[in-house]
Amino acid sequence: MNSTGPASEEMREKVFAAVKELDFHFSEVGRSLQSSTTRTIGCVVPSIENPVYADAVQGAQEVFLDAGYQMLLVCTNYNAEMETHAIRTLIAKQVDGIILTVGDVHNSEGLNLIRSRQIPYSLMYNTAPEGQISWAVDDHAAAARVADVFYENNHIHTGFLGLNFFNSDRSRQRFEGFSERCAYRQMALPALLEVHEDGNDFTPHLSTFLKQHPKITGIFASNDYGALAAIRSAHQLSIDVPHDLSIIGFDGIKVGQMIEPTLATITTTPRALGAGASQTILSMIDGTKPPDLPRKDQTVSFRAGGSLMPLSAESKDDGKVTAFPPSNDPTHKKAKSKRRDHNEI
Amino acid sequence: MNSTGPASEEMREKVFAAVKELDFHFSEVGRSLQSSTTRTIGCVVPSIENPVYADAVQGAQEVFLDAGYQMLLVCTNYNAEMETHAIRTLIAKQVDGIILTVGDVHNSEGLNLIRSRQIPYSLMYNTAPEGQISWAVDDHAAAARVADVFYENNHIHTGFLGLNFFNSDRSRQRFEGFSERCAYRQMALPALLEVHEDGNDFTPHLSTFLKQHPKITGIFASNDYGALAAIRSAHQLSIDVPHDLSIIGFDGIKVGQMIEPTLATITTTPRALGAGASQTILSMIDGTKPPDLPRKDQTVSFRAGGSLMPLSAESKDDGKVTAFPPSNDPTHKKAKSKRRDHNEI
DNA sequence: AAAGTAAGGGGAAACGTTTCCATTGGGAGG
DNA sequence: CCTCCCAATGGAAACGTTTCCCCTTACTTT
Repeated sequence: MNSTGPASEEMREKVFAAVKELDFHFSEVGRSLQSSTTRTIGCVVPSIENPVYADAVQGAQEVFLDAGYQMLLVCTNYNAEMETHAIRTLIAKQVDGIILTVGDVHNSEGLNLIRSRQIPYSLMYNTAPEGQISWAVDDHAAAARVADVFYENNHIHTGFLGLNFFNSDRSRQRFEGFSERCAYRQMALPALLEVHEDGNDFTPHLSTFLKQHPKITGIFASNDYGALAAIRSAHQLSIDVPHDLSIIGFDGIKVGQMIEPTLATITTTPRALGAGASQTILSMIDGTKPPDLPRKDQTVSFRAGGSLMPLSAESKDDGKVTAFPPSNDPTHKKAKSKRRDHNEI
Repeated sequence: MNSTGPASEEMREKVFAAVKELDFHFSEVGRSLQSSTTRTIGCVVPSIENPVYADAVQGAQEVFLDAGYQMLLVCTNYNAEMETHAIRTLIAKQVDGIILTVGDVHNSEGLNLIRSRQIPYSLMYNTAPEGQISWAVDDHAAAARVADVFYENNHIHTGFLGLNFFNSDRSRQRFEGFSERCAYRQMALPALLEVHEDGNDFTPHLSTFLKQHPKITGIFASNDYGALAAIRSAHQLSIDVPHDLSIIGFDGIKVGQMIEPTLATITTTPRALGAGASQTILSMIDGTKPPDLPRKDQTVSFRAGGSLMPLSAESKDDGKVTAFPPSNDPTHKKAKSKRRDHNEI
């Protein structure tokens, strides 16, 4: 049946007739036992409700499927215990490789198991420690790019909206990269607004924050949902985006281009990261040369959008934020006054 | 090791010492071969880039994981050939059950394979033919509910925005349900606007559509992305949502509540559907009583939002759509006139 | 003291593959 | 006519489990 060794035509026909009659199919389980290979890859991510991971998983899945592998998916819900248990089971099922995003790269029991068993693996979205392979977004560089964009548009007093700042090293890295580049550009250091959930009561936080930091003309949100929430809250506070306040997000979710104003954001390439991580694993399995990791600054790019508006150059020169309209747009002054009114209440 | 049969304490210790020294773990492959059970479930969906499926998959995954099963995920990209191939492979891997959304329930080669092999399965999101189990949204009833909502808010001239109308029986069912209830309510029959992709050039389509049907005050979009696109295009055409045009979506994606205006929509419960389908399969496997399918009208509910605004009753009475503002909101007249201007261009 | 019983332990078989080796029969070459 | 070789075929072993059965030993009962 599998064309191993010689067989007469007559015998071949007899065999295939029987195959047809019995509706016989090879069992992958028996095959796996014999060959100690399962043609199965494990995939561990926090959650596919986050479209960033969903896209990465789908990108990975396509590559694996093309290569004849199937993918066992486990979502850990950001739970370390679940992560360990999932990885243990994947190993017991003898997956040929594992593609994963862990909660803490430096202290992951599951990751240690994988490494001690020498199973091919590739990290995704975790910034790789020495000697480990990871397909990750360069949060630091991307955030620096945002600082550059603000600078180029004459926003020098900025804020950073950090979601899950303490649970996510990614969020922290973005703040760091942003702050450092602001310092380098001799802009004001960004004010930090932490939000612990993406709840509905964000508006008062934003209001307080803007009162405390009245000079702020631009906010960088650590992800697009945060940016959308900021736009909405600003709207509720009668602060016009982008005339009174520019907002830049992070991730590049699809919906960012479907709203008004469109969202200026850092776009990432989750599909490409997932696909790249998969190819790395495939090449580890068959011993071919792995694809090069993308240059760190290639994992992200800035996408302009209506939520960012340039300020006039003079606002940068004197260091004060008086954000005059760059054009003869009559709506601007009005909106501006609203913002001031609001702040003086 | 697995506490089968009697063993002395001494022997037990010796065994577990050896286990520890050798770092021995049972192989699930060997176990599967012996028991002809794999503790693995197959999951076939079109794409997890669609958050509706992503949520359903994650809901399913959690139930399976709790029960000690893992999940092989395949995304078919709406490709029938891929669907068949995926199912074939899943069967060869001897999954214990399959949870799936197929392209065409009445003509799915993969589904036939599953049924002929008597593998436990449950459909998701496909409206089930006679005798088959499916956890699906009742598109028809939900769409009827939208018609009711429009009626209650005195919108009697409506439009239906259908995305992928010809590739998706779900979209067609929504149109049907909506139309029938409109007829029952003695409202005008909805005008149909088909869009084949969610491209960027939707605005001219909407413009033409509204010119052809100037009486329309409410649009029902076959999914939330379509609704968002409609809101955006309306904005570009200086048509104010909701003052000039009310919009209702379908799906209840998270972002619908994060934008301004918030999106009135039909919310569905993808997680619950996924979880329910999983439990059905689990109960088929261990022979327990399966959970009841939800009553059809329980799979969906209407969520109010800022994109829907009631009209005054008189607009219903005379059958003409002159959509006066229900309040003393000064913005309304202005926006209204814009709409008229636009239509007269 | 002999027989029966229970516990502890060892070994075989089967699940479905693949790889490798042995057997058979026929044809070619010496 | 004998030997050798090759094609065709059949069969064994191994992969790692679980289930079942048998053997040994010691202890209890008659």
